Amino acid sequence: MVSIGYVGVDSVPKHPECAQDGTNRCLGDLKVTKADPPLNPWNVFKVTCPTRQVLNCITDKWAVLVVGCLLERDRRSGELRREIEGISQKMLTQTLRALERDGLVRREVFPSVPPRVDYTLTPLGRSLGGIVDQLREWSEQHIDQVLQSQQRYDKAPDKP
Amino acid sequence: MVSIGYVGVDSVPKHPECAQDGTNRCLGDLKVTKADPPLNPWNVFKVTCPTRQVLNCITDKWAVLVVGCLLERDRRSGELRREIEGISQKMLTQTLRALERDGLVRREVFPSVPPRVDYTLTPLGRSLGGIVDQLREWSEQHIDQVLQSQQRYDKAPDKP
DNA sequence: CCGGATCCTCTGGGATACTG
DNA sequence: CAGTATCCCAGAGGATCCGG
Repeated sequence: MVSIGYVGVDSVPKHPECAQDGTNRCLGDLKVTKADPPLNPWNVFKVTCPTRQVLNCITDKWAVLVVGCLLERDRRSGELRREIEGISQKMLTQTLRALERDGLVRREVFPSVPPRVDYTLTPLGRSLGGIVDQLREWSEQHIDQVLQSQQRYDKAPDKP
Repeated sequence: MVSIGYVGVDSVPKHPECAQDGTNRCLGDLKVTKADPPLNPWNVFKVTCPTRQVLNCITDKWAVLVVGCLLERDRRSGELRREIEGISQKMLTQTLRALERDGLVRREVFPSVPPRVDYTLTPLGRSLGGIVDQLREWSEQHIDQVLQSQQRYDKAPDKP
């Protein structure tokens, strides 16, 4: 368990499933959050905000790549592995499971021999895909600036 | 060094700075990538695509939160730490440095006593902020579906 | 108040071998 | 071919102390 816990928060953590992996320590009851008067939109900053969990799901390199890949068209497991360079078998499966759990990806098994498994974006996943796609565009458009900035930074002698 | 290396790629890796931390193993010469005939927009999947590096920068929970926070207004270091619940001193500094290196955040020091440091989004950072903001919106709108899906998934007895 | 330096823990993630 | 189970290590990240 991580140390930040529910420190100081009015202790009503009630999404048992959420906390199952170390990354997302959850989070308080959703209803509470929703009933609360509209705070700062970025109550995301509070550990208690369930939205942070969604961050955990898209804040994952592999997940983004997988979603992006499925955005083009449905794929079978092996295709994904070959398409996404550098992903390991383990991480692929793991990522797909998580996405499936979150309802972003649907998994379809064909009991053929050899076995075959297809992955599809759900409508929910597709909607997120829109953002992923913008991310890709942004990257392509601004990669130059970023790289330049990095070079400048690394050259500078007086960085903090 | 990670094992995926430049396997099979026409070996022209030339961004020394990139590889400095383990996370982004880089990546091939940018010019090459750009000169290449327009491939699949998601050549991001190739390890050789510099765009992946940008992914590394936004694919970081803390970075997203920091950018989101600065999106509201400039902040001083301490404010950020207090605002973003759960971030440690170390991670905050580290994240800010990375964002600064990438040219997304500007750091301004006031030689007062006690010292004071302000952080501001650069125009570049602000443009990325647009996407970050959409991410937040998406999260708020779809968190219910995601949570429901998770509960369903966890209840189901026959998951893979 | 800002943040660098250390130490130490724990886990993310690769490599490998095995089942159906 | 798809997926699980094991082993194992580098490095992400927290806690702490210190110095400007």
